[in-house]
Amino acid sequence: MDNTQIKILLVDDEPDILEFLEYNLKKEGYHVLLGKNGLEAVDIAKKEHPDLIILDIMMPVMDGIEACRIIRNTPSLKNSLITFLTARNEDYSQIAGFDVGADDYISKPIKPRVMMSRIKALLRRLNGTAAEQGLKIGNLEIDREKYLVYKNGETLTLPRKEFELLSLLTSKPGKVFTREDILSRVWGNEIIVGDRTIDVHIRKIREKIGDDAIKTVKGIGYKFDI
Amino acid sequence: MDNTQIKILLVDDEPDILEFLEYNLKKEGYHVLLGKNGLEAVDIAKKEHPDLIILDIMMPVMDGIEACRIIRNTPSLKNSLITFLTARNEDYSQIAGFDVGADDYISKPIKPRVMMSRIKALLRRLNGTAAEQGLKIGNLEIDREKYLVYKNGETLTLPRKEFELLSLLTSKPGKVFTREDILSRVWGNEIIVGDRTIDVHIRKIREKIGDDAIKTVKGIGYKFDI
DNA sequence: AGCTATCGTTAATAATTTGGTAACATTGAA
DNA sequence: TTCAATGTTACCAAATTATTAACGATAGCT
Repeated sequence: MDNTQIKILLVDDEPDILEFLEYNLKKEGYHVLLGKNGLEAVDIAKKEHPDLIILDIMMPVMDGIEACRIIRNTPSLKNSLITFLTARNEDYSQIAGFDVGADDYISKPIKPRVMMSRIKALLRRLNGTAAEQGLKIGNLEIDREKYLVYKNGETLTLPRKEFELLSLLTSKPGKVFTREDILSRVWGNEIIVGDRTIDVHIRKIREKIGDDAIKTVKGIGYKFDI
Repeated sequence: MDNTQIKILLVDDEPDILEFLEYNLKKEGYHVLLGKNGLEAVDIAKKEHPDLIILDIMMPVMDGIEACRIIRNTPSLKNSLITFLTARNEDYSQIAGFDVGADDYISKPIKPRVMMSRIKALLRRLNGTAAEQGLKIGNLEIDREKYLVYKNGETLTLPRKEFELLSLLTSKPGKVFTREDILSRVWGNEIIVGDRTIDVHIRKIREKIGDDAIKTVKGIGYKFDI
């Protein structure tokens, strides 16, 4: 419902990376908690029950792998997702990481957009237990990994904002998303754009997938409905 | 008068912010109480038992964190929700805040519409999920999420005011809502409309869902009854 | 790096829906 | 019966959304 209710615990010993990631996550409206080693990660996680924990692997005091193992063995944290930060070719770490129950990896060097889309994809698991990849609604199929939309087999490539917006609306067909919902989840809390911007994007999406799919609920927002 | 009215205690030492928030909250029909530091917050809270307490963190005499701790340790106030007002990057405060039992955060600078939607989301916790999801009364079903009304399977879309009004009446079937109740909950306190406006809306709703569902209680108001 | 196509945003304006009111009719309780 | 309260209708104003075009930003390419 609201991005700001999603808690992300960010753990890295390098202040620069921490600050960089924190900035990007907050820009999207997430509630960010910070830790600088595995021990802190475990402590904060137990108190705060974050939705997602982003763990660097190489850290002093307690490394990410060990922290992950502990977190995975803490029943109250069984709903937290864990993703590792890892330098590019650390294959051994990757194997060890999945072994202790990580849900995903983000490779350094980190590109903010890639990271955000990975994180969003991960967080969607929290809500929709249903079809994760290749979600089908009506004659549409949405592939979040490939950033593609199929309409009766025809392949459409929507620009990023349009895709994110359509993706949001289709994530819960029938549900009305208010303009605030849309702004905070597609644009992020910090970014301020005019109200007409949403309309224009809706218009462009309708142009591509057909007019009927997205319904206007005047005074409230939009919904995707078959 | 309106015993269902929601009380919000607003605490900040900056008169400008106080006034700004008070204006926006009252416009929505909330009953607003004001305090200018943590000590006042605790005093007023104990007397008034507000539904929601909005606390600034940095305040003279007693800060918000301490006030929150005291309120959370006061059994008679266990049903009050607490949300902090916080400047953007005050991470330490945020962690400390959740620690003492805050329910949410609102970040400065405050955008009225975002704030209202957060507050409404919070207040929904009070009533549980009751009024939120597909509530069924008689042959009617009201889906707030989809903004739809089903009548024997037939799907109706009501404009916003009609939907809100019907939604209010059905939230407590049998209860008579006075015209005042209706005005303050559907229109908000600031907005002044003529006497016939409610009637006209009732008329439009009756036209759609049938004449029998909403009963007039002459001299008092309206009630929804099966 | 420079060039080019695409994307995101806004402004301006049109189209649409919703909300509110006036004016008059009807109802029902004292 | 009487008359204040409510019902009804049609109409206008206000709010909201749709559409188009233009422009700067950005990303991808050579």
